[in-house]
Amino acid sequence: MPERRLKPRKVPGQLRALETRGRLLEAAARVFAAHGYAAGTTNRIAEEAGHSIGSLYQYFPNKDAILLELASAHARAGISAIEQRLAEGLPDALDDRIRLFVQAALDNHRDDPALHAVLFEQAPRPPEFAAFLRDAERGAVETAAALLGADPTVTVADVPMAAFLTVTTIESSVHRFIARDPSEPTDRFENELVTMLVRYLTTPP
Amino acid sequence: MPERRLKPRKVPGQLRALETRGRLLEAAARVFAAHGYAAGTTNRIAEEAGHSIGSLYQYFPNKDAILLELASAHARAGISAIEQRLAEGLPDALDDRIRLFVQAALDNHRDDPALHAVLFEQAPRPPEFAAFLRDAERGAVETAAALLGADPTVTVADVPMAAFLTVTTIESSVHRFIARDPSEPTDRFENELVTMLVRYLTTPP
DNA sequence: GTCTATATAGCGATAGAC
DNA sequence: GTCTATCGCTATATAGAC
Repeated sequence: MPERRLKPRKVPGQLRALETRGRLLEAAARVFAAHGYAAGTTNRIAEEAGHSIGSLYQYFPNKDAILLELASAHARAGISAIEQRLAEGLPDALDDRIRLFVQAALDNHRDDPALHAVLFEQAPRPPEFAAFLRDAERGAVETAAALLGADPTVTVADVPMAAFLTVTTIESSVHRFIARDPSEPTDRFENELVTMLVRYLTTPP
Repeated sequence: MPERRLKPRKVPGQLRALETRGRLLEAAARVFAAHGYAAGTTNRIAEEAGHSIGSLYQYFPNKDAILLELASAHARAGISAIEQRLAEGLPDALDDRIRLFVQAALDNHRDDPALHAVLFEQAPRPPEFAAFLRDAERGAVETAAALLGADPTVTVADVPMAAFLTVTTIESSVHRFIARDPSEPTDRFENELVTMLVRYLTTPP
């Protein structure tokens, strides 16, 4: 394993530098998606970006830093997409709410499944990124628990566990469905998943 | 990437050889679980097994072959555990059936979560192993579809999709729950998961 | 700021003695 | 059947010219 530094050796302050950095990140996304983590070498990334390996190491201290930046950007995009929908106003009915979250998850995954697979399955997970994901999930589960607890149509006995199950079932079943065949239409899947969760949450005991 | 051969250069026919091979596999399981796939080097595996690197390559053509053997052994153990339970007789009530499958999944994952994570998430997936997993899942979904279709208490509209969702939800939510904290008791989780699936499958439309 | 050229190192895998 | 020693390769990362 390579030596790790935590900070880029230079913080880019100029326009051209930012563009170079951006091109390197975009190239890294393509290369990781196409070749996987191990075969996505820094030389390939630099070449794909039309830059030299030396320039790459001007902007990123090591290979994992590139991966970390891609992964957290992706996670943040998903989170902010949901926050934006929430800010636009939450539907009143539970099934509409559930469908909204399911669609958000589908959107987030449909984007670039190959890259997603590399980022969240294949690649080594540096501790800081693992912590970031854990916190993000904890936040989602807490939000879900609050929503479920306040909803009079929700009949489930164990609300915290139901919140956990709801959040992780959406995330992981969407993940699996997309991973299996990204080109398959999602509407049947979406309907069944929403039905499952709504029945679970609202069936009288 | 290393050159790949598909057959071990020697099929072990003697007791000592089988023991050596077994020790190497056990060591590989420990090393992969502790260090991950990339850092779980063949040298480390050999060292952990108390053998030399040369002996390792007497029994396995390359590193991926070791991983493949561990993974398929694990998958087969899970499958045969379920088949055994089925052979002992399937409960009549749907909720008992669901609980049986959920418990089987929990047992299969509780075993060695760290190794499981490496095998099924981190490691590169050789095509033959990917095909094996796909077939195993397809079989499980078909079995589930047959069971659901024949059950008069099942009310769900889209049986094939419901079968897919049932199988993958059990598999992936159990996987996630265990991965998060292997030491946490599973009974609350088990109850909620069973409740979710039973309500989904049996609620009148 | 970007390049070329290269060092450093660790990997998988092999050869051949015992 | 097991070992030691080592090859050949490719990776990350660095140095220094421009």
